[in-house]
Amino acid sequence: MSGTSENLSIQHNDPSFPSVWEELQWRGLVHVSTDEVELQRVLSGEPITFYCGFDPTAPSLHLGNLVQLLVMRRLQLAGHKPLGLVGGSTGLIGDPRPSAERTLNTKDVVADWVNRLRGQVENYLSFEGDNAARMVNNLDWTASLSAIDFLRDVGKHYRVGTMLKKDAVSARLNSEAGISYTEFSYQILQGYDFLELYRTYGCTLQTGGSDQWGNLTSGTDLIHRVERGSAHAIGTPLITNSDGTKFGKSEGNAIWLDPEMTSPYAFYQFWLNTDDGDVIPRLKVFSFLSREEIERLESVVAEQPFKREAQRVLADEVTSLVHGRAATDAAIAAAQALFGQGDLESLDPRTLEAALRELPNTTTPPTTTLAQLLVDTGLSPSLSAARRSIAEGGVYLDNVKVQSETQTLAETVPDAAMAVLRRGKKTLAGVFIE
RNA sequence: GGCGAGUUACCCAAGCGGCCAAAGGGAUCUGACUGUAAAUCAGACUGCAUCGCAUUCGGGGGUUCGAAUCCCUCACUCGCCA
Repeated sequence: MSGTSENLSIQHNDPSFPSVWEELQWRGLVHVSTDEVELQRVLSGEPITFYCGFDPTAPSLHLGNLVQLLVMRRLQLAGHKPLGLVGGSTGLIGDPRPSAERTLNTKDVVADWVNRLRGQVENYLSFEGDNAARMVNNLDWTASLSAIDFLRDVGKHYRVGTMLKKDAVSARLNSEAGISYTEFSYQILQGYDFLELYRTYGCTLQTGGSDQWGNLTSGTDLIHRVERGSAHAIGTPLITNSDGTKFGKSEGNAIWLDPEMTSPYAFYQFWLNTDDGDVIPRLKVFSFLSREEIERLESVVAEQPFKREAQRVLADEVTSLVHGRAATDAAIAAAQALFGQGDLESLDPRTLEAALRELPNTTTPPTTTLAQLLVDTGLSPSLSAARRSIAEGGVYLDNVKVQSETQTLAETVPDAAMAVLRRGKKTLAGVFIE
């Protein structure tokens, strides 16, 4: 499992900010919100109960969810009481994506994913003390709700005109994809969650991504209408890369928090490769470093970008936050061994083997061709792609350029027990020869 | 329910009987340059393979020597009318 719990005790907000609200602002974590003045007042006062939901759309949370988890943790560190919600029911419906209708997953799959997500969320919050976090599942209060009750008690408070104006809905109505009644109804379900938590726990704040804004206000409006109560919402910005590409992807794959889906080594590398222009905003969002420390790193990026100090700190901070100190040290050691200045032969075999274990790796007989090896290690998606890469001169075995797609391991490294396979400058895999 | 438009490779989008494995852009990958950056330039980008072969343009069926392109049908989407 993750080693996150070891981090909880050392995390703290930056005391130089008058309140957590100012700190969230400075870190760029507030994109939209309900009444700012009121929110600032509420967050500076007595502890409030707040919630953030996670829908089971995959077996693991990803970096976008990590933003939410860290917002929750910062609010908790300021004394407020978190409710971690997993979407056992909303996950069965699916919120409208801008592009196209979701494919519904089976109830078994959703239930399994809900359990996995709950375990992950629990790693980032403290369940001890006066403001201990609590976990809830919206299936608990929707499973028994009949369609008739739902329409009478909840649906009656919603105007279709308002629902149609929500960005998520109107975007879909204006697209070729259209929208199903199922996804159209999603905002009502999420609004009802907030109402339920307001009634049961006195929850008065929901946080979430700004793409969820329509769903967040669905809840605050409902609470106001039904209970004549005051509730708030904070929408975090969508994290974007300065070059316009999508944040949180590596080679087209999402970066997951589950170490089985994205290895700590790959996770560390992802952060290490952050653009200069993005690294400071990332530190603000994803690390607990103080403003003073981040501003120091900012000047280092400006004056000595080649040192990549901010990237190293960022990679270290986030990897240890998610995977723990030991896994982070192993990832760093592997990177040093493989990207270090010394040649591979100077590494002692134990260090090399440990490094290769951190990479995608395979065990194979010496007669395997190098093209096949690219496929077996996952470095290339097909034999054709592997051949192409070799023809392009982009494949190396133990740092020696591979000349022919048909050469075998035995022909290339006759006496080796293991080898480093590389595609391009920094995509690596380990090969163990049996 | 009626009429019209549409469904092309990861995304957007051309093609409208052979020269189409399918223009162009984006994303992605490789190389040069670098700091395991960015920007820029060059190349690649369905699969298997020695010219070549196989499968692809929503699904199915047909016409034709030959179809992404024509016809029929089914599904889905959008728009207008009811």
